[in-house]
Amino acid sequence: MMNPRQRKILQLIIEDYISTAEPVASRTIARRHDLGISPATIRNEMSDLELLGYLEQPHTSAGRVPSSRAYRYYVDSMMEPGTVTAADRALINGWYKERRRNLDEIFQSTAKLLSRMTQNVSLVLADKQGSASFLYLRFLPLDREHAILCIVADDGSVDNCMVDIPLGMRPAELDYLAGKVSRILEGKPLNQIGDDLLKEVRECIIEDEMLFNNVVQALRRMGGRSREQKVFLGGAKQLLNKPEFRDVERVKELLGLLEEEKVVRDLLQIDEGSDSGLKVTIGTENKLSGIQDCSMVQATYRVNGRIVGTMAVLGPTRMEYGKVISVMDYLHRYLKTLFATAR
Amino acid sequence: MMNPRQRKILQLIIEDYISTAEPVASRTIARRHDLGISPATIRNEMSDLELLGYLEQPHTSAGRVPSSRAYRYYVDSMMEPGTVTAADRALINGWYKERRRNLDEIFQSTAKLLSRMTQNVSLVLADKQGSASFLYLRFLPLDREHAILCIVADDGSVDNCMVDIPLGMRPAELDYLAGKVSRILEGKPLNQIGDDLLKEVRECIIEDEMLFNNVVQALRRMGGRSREQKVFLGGAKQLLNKPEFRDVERVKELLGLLEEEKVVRDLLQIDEGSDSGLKVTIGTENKLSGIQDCSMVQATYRVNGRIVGTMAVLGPTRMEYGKVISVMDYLHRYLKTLFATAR
DNA sequence: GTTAGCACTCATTCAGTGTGAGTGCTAACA
DNA sequence: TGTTAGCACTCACACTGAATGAGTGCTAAC
Repeated sequence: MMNPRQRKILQLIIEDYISTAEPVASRTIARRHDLGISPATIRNEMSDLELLGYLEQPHTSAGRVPSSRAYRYYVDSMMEPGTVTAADRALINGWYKERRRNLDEIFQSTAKLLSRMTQNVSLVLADKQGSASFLYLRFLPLDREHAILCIVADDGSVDNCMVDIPLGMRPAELDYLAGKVSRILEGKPLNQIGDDLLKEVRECIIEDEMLFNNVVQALRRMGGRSREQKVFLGGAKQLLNKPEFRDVERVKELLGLLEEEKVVRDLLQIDEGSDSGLKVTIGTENKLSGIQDCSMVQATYRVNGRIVGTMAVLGPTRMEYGKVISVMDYLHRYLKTLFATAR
Repeated sequence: MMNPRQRKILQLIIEDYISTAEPVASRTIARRHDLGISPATIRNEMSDLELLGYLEQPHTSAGRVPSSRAYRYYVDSMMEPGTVTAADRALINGWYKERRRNLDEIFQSTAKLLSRMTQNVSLVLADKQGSASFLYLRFLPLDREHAILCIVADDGSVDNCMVDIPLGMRPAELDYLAGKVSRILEGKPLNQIGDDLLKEVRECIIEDEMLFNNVVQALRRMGGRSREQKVFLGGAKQLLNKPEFRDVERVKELLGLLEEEKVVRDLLQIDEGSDSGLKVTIGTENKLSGIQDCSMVQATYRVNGRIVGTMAVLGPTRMEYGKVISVMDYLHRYLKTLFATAR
């Protein structure tokens, strides 16, 4: 359906448009690239490409703009993979040296890194859905009235919170308590600690109602958190550099969407079945109507098959797919090993 | 220097401008408020007010706009305190129920809350400058190769990080080690753990170089972190709703500034000597040139006299000072008690 | 199949003009 | 002496129409 020359022209148009954000005219193509044919011929081909649904015209006397379909074709069968620059690789390699503290911080700074490297908005979803199981809890004494309750999960995540302890209760007693409670809950998935188990726990801490409530609260929180999907947004200001967002209203609309955690969660919803590669969603392929002029490149982390989170770069359809995809691919693999060694 | 009528007129102009963002004309004042004098008279007064430096004219045929000086006068001696609505109080009271997990999260969600309530950008600086001292550390075993290193400070803050442990080292041995190290470091301010102390620590862990490095790294991090001032930004999109930021360039400039942590740290730098009240900085009073058309209301938290952090609301000079100040005052006091009971 | 030439479309720019919202000044008035 | 009506003046803003130029589509010739 598309002859090689049309393919070539389409490619040039897409690449031109990606770099300039201006509708591409036949003459521009003829001038910029030596195809050995005249603008008129290119016009004819462009006309055909428009009929095929690959190009669109904002108005009669403008150049032409690639359609979502064109980008899809470009990404699937025209684009060269693109390599990650040495500078970017160095940036990634150095980035996590100082930031391996905990998962949240890793995700947060990944968002920052991604948006910096791709010059686009990035979204990172920390999805701990059903991931971790209770390992044990412990009290770290602080002073006569307070201790820090540490709940340790089998994936290495820890939840701390301060709890009031019965005045003068001794460390040894706290340890004893912690042991008893731990034995009850050990191995239980954090998000499945229900009333029945808590009832058992209550029987251990029967002596002190308040302490029990504190512990329950912390458990709930951690269980809840483990179901919770935390969203990190990076580089919102990158939006403002894109000519397609010169209009404040448009920025407001999109930013409004992205500040709604629920929306972002839906947007990044991982379909369980997908393989672990990158997923590219282009323009009108997006279900969310507010971003149908945007594209998204998404990668999902798995640790031992369990989903840990997903990260995405969101930008105008006129995105540097080659660059974004290669960066994400590299970063994705990098993080995979990071997670693998950390755990 | 200002007669009562001028005062009244100035007040009306300021309040009008705050709510409309349009330069205020003499006729508007005459029409909207029944002062019993004609626009011409008001014009005369306005002219005087301009000479006194309280009003400015964007151009000849526009109305007038309050100067920084006017807002300063307004805030200091004209404005009524304003009360926090029941809805806002309820919002605050409910807000932290689910969010008392740890300091970072409290700060983060405070930023969100503040910007939501004041419809402005909020900045929260978690300043742990020289606050905490080392209490003890402990290893929480995870599996044969990993443990979680918990460093507990006397203010109840905890740092967790995963460390590799020598294969097969037993929990009891780890506890012994932890005890030895803890005894060396106990009571030392976290940001003053220097090479001399670390050398002592090394002698404890001489057996395992890697473990030592891990511990040192974590200590450094926590020491570093305790000096570090973490910045949380809330509600950046609020900017876009303000007519003074209809221009994308302006938004970009300001957002660029606010994403620079260093700039924000400088901006929020707390002058040690100030009392614990609110600090209002208006327009040109700001030292940072990029925000001289903005005002900032700032409150600093102290726990037992030690600075824990500071929060600020940043908006156009045309800010609803009454509302913002009362909200911040209320929230400030609320958090004070929250911190007091949490600690 | 290719291309030059030309008519046609349409966004954008710019000057010119009118309009209306303001002010400042002056002179009259209470 | 303070107040006000009246009027001239300023200036942003909106509107208009013309010129411009970047494009395309079509046609006829090569």
